[in-house]
Amino acid sequence: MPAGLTPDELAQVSAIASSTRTVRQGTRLYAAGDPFQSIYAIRTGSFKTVLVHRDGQPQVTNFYFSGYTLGLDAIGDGSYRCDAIALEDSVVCILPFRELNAVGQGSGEIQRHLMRLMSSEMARRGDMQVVLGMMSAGQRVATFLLNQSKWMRVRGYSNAEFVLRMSRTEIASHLGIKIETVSRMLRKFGEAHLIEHHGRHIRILDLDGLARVES
Amino acid sequence: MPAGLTPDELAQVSAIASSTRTVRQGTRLYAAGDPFQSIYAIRTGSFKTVLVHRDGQPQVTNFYFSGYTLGLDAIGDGSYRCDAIALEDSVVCILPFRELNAVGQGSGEIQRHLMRLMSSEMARRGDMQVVLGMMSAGQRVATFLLNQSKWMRVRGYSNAEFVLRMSRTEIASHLGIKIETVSRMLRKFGEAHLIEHHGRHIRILDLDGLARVES
DNA sequence: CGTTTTTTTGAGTACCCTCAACAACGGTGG
DNA sequence: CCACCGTTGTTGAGGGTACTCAAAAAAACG
Repeated sequence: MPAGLTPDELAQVSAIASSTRTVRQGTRLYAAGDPFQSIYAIRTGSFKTVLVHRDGQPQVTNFYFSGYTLGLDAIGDGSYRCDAIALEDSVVCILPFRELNAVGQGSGEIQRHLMRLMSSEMARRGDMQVVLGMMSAGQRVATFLLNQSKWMRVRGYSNAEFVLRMSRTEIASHLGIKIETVSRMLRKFGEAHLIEHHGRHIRILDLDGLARVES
Repeated sequence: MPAGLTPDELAQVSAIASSTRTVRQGTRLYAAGDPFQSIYAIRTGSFKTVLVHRDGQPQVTNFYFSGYTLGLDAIGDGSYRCDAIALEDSVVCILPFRELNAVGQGSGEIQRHLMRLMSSEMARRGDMQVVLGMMSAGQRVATFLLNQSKWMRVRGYSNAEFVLRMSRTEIASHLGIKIETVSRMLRKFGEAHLIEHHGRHIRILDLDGLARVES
């Protein structure tokens, strides 16, 4: 919860964010249908959110890294809409929504910050619609790599070399393609000298080239 | 802006929602990049939101009918992220965000309602991710028809017979498939006696059958 | 009624999926 | 330390779904 808050407001938020929770790799922070009580700010680690379709097949709707906030889409329903599962051992701040609202009552800035969070989450999903709606498999994988690269840079790491936190299966599900296709596209990018990869280890050789991928 | 507000709060919201705007078919309520000032509640009519990809191809991200609220995803950026275009002659209530926030300051309920709106919009986009990520063309079209049917019922019309407000091109773009495929799927559903269709006029014969469409 | 746009239909093709087998990795226990 | 095994990831061959291209039919418009 950074950005634009007065020290006083920050203190108020910190006060209710006092409790944290550790989530081991592969375990759930919350499950679809659980009653909504808190939103969670990721302090360390990363998560995926999974929506289970009626036929039982799960779809990875998003990935979240430290700094991001989970559970915002539950406000409307009163219950979480998807499972949130840790990709690695992670720690989250628990922000009880009731208390957050009480504090926000006195401070327009806190409320506005919450809305900004929700709004940018909406925007992210809108962008994902474009990826899933009009991009080829190659473009989807390229976009995914570029996003990863950007996130790494934002978090202070190299944007050219990093280790993916998620499996091929999770990547494929998120991009709406099959795991074999992810594999093939990575190989193709390797042959085109756009990247080098070794399992989950990725080195980007040509950022611009990736952005120009056609199919 | 219905639901759960006290008469006093409702009066406050109504006060700032005094001005309306008429948007003719095919014209824009707002454009991507416009500075964010207001959100808009649809009083009558319907809209599509369009996100233009870097290569110039537009993607229809969503359809909105009366009762829905437009522009919520602009709060984060400070500018609208997509074009909102009227599918028919429409009227919207203008809700200046600054004033809405000022009023909301005194009323937690108004703030919470705004958040519920944003949250359910997020949820809708999440559902769309599932449609685009793991459904066949047939399932996408079936899902689209069922959604239309549901919206019609909510608005008090027949859920079995209605006229689509959008073109095949817009449907196809929204579903991430090609216009010819939409056409073919509708014909297929007709041959299977799930629907009857005549241009934009749709009659659903077998709701359960549509829900069971596999490919 | 002619013109333009939208929708439908058909034939051929490309991309991605399916199925299957193999290789690489990581943990466990002998 | 290495053999063993389950999991995860890679590679290949073949097939199916949806796309592309093209043209006709239908609808919308002035």
